Amino acid sequence: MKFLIVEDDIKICDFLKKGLTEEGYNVDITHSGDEALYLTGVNSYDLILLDIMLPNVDGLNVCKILRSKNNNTPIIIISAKDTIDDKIVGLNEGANDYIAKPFSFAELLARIRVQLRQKDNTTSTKLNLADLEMDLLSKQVKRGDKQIKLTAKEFSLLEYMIRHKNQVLSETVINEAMSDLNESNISNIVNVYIYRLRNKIDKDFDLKLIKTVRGMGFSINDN
Amino acid sequence: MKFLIVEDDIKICDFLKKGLTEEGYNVDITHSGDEALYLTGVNSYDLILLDIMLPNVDGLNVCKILRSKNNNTPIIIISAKDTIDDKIVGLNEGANDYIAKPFSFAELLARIRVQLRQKDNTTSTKLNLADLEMDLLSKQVKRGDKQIKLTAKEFSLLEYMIRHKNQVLSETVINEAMSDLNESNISNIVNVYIYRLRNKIDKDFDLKLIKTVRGMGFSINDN
DNA sequence: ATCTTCATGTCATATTTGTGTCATATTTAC
DNA sequence: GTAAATATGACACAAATATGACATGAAGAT
Repeated sequence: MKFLIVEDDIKICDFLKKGLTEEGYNVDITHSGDEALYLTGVNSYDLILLDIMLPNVDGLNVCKILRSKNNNTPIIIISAKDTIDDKIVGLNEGANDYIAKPFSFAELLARIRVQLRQKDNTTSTKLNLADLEMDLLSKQVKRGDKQIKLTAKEFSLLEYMIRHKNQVLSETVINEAMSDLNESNISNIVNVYIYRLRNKIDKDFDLKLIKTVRGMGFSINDN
Repeated sequence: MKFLIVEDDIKICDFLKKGLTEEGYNVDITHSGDEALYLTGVNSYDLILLDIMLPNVDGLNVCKILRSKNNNTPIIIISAKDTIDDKIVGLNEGANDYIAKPFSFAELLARIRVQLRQKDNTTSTKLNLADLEMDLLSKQVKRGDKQIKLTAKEFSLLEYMIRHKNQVLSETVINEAMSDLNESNISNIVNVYIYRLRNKIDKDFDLKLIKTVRGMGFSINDN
């Protein structure tokens, strides 16, 4: 596994290099966005850790440019700015995850593993579960031969659930994933969307993918 | 699992309480450092979420005092100040991790899981005892090859017992770990749940994991 | 600009089932 | 043998979840 770290703070670089090397990963380091673009052109990385604050080309731009070149290496953005806005911008530019400074190494590792795992499962732009398939680019969803029309929210709920399949997701977690609002919600919006999604993807099929785990949340799986 | 949240912002308290309760954790809440110190004296918590900015005794002091009393419950500091300095001070006072506002609930959950895991010295999201396995993410429980369906309360009782395996847990302690502060236990609710749990995880097996220690409580172990 | 469509979120109500209580049985310690 | 502790089974209710209908407003069509 070969990683690229793009980060101008030398102390953090050293810290990451040491830690990740100990974990058995192979690490390249650069301090500038320009060089990051050069390196990703000539090497094939399994993951990129990308600081937002960089001299010259900033991190978000690096991200954008890489994606426009159809490079879909997992990117985890590292940022000192810990605002939700920032996170959203980063993810919109095509980053896969986001971690704010100061962060714990254990958490970074956890996030790295998530990315590497996901890459194994999905080399394409499609997500699958049993006979359900969702194309993330064309936004089309099929179950077996049947084409299914989902609204934007339904789609993002389904995508989130499939990316976290087999996990029980609580109402709060789902709500956060769908709306990015950290407000305590007293509505049953999650229930409603689960209901709507079920009507579309489970109703006409024997194998129900969405399971209710009473008192805990919901889960999607093909058991 | 019983958590203490020390936080003066009531909205955040409500939000955390709701989310963590859904995750099967039991939470006590206090808004002041004084009371936090009192509560940690009379209760046994599995984890503390500690805001730094508090009236009277501030969070860092609470942390310091607890550690000086040899209380080594995992502490995650919540702070609006997002500086590395702040983080370092917190960690120096004996905190285990640090999360800056605004944070996402999913990230907080991840950090909580890291802390709970560290106690068991494992990187896994599963708990094991003999041939019993509980997956904390999928909420699935297996004994040998047999899949076992637990309700939310049963699950949280089992999780609590396994995390405190080999200890004799009194009815009062178990009751506190499963329900809220103010409830007095004149009922035999703990007995009932032990009974239900046994029916599901021990009944069909030779090796009984849950032991009754008459006059003292219950214990789970593989002896 | 205006109309139309439909996604979205809210609410009221129906349904399900987990939870706690209680009455009674069984076991254990002395 | 007796009392205390624990186990068991049944039951009612409250909490959790599902459902259908509706108001609103944003996005696209005209």
